[in-house]
Amino acid sequence: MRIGELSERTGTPRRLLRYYEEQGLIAPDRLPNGYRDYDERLVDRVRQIRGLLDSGLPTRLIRLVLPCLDRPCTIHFPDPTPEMLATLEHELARMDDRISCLTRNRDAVADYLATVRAGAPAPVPAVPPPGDGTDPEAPVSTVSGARER
Amino acid sequence: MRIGELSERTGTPRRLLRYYEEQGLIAPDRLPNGYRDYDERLVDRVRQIRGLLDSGLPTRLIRLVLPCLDRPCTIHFPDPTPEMLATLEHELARMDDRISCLTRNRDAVADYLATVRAGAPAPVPAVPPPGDGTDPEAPVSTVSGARER
DNA sequence: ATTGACCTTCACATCAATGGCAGGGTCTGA
DNA sequence: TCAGACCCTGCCATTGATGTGAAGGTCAAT
Repeated sequence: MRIGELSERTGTPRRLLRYYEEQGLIAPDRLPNGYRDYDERLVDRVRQIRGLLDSGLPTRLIRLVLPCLDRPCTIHFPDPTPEMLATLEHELARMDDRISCLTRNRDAVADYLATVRAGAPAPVPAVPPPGDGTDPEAPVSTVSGARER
Repeated sequence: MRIGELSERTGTPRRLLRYYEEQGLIAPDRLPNGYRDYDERLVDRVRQIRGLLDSGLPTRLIRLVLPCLDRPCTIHFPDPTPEMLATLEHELARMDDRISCLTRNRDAVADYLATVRAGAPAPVPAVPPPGDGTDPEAPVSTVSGARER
């Protein structure tokens, strides 16, 4: 298929499809006239790329990770250098961090929504203690995440 | 504590601590001399912010979500407008998308690493079929994710 | 042969998250 | 009082992911 169809089927601007190609994430064939010719399975591939981008992975890492994701034949690219394996290992850990960070916060938001929907909608104290508007006690947050990128 | 200490304890450049403040994610007090004065619990808060940023949430959404995350008193900000609740609901769904996308891909990478480490490290065909270097059969990817931001 | 819908490349603009620096105040200790 | 370490407020640069438009080629249908 050509770029227009892929764009529609994935909801991705053509511009970005070309950009992903430029970044080495996809490599469409070319028709005799120079038009890009996208294989059917690139539909999923593009969705995958966008999901990962949306989850905070830069194209650089996606490029690294993609070769591991072609499911049926996992042995896909030939000689993973030790450095590459180490990097993958490392990125795997970071993905775990991301997942747990997101999960914790997702749960917190879900709890919040549940509470609001269920109970009386925010029992505002009828008579606020006069004087200061300061919040006396300190709620403690418990979520964290790593960095480095 | 002042900005330098917070910076060291969270591994965050001072520049960014000021940026997060500018974005409405944190609101430190000011000492009489104008120096920023950070509360102890902002340490966790900053780590949380960075985790979320690293997971792909823009500051705009973090700002939206943060008020729901102060655990002990979940009823924290008074009148969640219906629009705000709807937005939260929506973002909750997107967080779920992100989580499942990340999880699928994490698993795939983990599988890959396991396979490589376990079996013979990539049985490269001794005599590659002469002529083309083209990969005949097509592996199919199965992961996807949504978009919109 | 011309129109319109598609495609090409190239280039510049934008936005969010960051890095960096300049010019200047504050405080502590020698 | 001077140095050094810290803080302040701008402001401009960069990077990655995108938007957008110009100038032009291809192709199917009229």
